[in-house]
Amino acid sequence: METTGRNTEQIILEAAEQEFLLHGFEGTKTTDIANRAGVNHALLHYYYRTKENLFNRIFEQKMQLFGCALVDIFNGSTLPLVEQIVCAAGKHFDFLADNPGMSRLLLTEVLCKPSRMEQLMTHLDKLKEEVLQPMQEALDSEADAGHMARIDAVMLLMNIVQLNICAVVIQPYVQAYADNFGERRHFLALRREENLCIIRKRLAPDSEETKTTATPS
Amino acid sequence: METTGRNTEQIILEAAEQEFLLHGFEGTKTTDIANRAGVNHALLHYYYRTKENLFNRIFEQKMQLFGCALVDIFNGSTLPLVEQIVCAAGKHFDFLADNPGMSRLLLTEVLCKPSRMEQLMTHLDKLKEEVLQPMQEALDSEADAGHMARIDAVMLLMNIVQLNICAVVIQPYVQAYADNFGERRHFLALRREENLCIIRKRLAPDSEETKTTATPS
DNA sequence: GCCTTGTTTAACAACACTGTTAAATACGTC
DNA sequence: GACGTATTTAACAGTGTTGTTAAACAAGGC
Repeated sequence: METTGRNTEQIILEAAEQEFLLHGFEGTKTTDIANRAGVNHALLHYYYRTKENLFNRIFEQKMQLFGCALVDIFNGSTLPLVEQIVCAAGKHFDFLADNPGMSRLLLTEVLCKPSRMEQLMTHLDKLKEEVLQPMQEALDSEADAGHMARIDAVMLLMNIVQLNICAVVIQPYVQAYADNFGERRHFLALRREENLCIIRKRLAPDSEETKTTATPS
Repeated sequence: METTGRNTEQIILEAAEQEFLLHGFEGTKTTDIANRAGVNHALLHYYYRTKENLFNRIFEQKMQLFGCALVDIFNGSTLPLVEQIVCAAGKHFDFLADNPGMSRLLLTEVLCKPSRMEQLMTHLDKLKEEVLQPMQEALDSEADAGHMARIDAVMLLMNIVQLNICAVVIQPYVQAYADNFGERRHFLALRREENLCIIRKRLAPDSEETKTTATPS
């Protein structure tokens, strides 16, 4: 019975994933997971002793997914810098839109339990070295040449991630509020354009009137 | 004993507010509230029968605060439209920065319990009539005149609220991650400038290259 | 001195959820 | 057919939290 054995272990894990994505850690009950997996609730503890165990596996995986996507997407190509960044922001949006549950889970869990934020931080260390530092240099040299507006790399990344995550997470609510956006895909497509438009315009060289910059001291 | 009576009732309410702001609904225990208020835990139930009662009072008040601030701040002045909007966005930022607990609570509670979102919606109905509709007309006429880029009012408001809320809520985490922003007030000041810069540039008339617009069908 | 109201104490009922356990059952393998 | 592993059943212990209750106490107003 090895085949079925490994199967149900997987089935439980996937059921747990879906429950946690929908209701968060506190909101899901182990019995619900068992029900969704179609197994007895005693079997959960037989495989993964505790609820925490189960959750940590899921959460860890999601954090890794999130962190790696950032690193992968924002790691340079040969395009001009602005286009490179806008393109990356678009890919990032698509990635989040394909994993709305992940965004929700990360956001809510991390906001409710600060300790989880520290956990997430460590997954973003690669980002700091591999993406942020080289990006800052590139940004500065482009700004020096007058090809784009000056901006701090952390602020830029905040802008992109904030806009993208929020868009995906609050989409259902905005659509319930303003009924004139059609179906989900349509709204998300519009929102994607809006976000990229914002980023592109933010990066465009300063005209005379719009000269404002925020950089750390 | 009327004076002291009304006092402790208030004291309990304030203690509850602080606990809820810090830990959310699920995260706070009634005994913690009692402890913070310096009264016996039986007294909570004597005044406000249930935890839900207590929470709803707080939450209702916060939603109202949030909704009214939006309406007040974004209700027109005599400035040119773009300046009017940027100025309002700045005031909105300041309001959130002064009430970081409120932003956190609204965000987390509303994300975890969709029913609360519906509750929040009703508090934003005024906004729809009094702000969004007139704003859309003003935006369109300015865009027609070529004085600013075309934009949907809902998208614009989303942009502002998202950027401002996120900035305030994730500030402690970003500061823990990137250590080069100095103290909280300094970071928030920078972030405020960044947000206003984004909005201003988004609203600036389209130059030739950056021509992208998102409007509902 | 007595009544009312506010407050404390301490114990307890009710409930929901997590995790454990022992015995029974199913099933593939040898 | 015997054995071992996977799985179910069903009951239960433990825990944490909410909400209730009865009795006593404090203190001001009459």
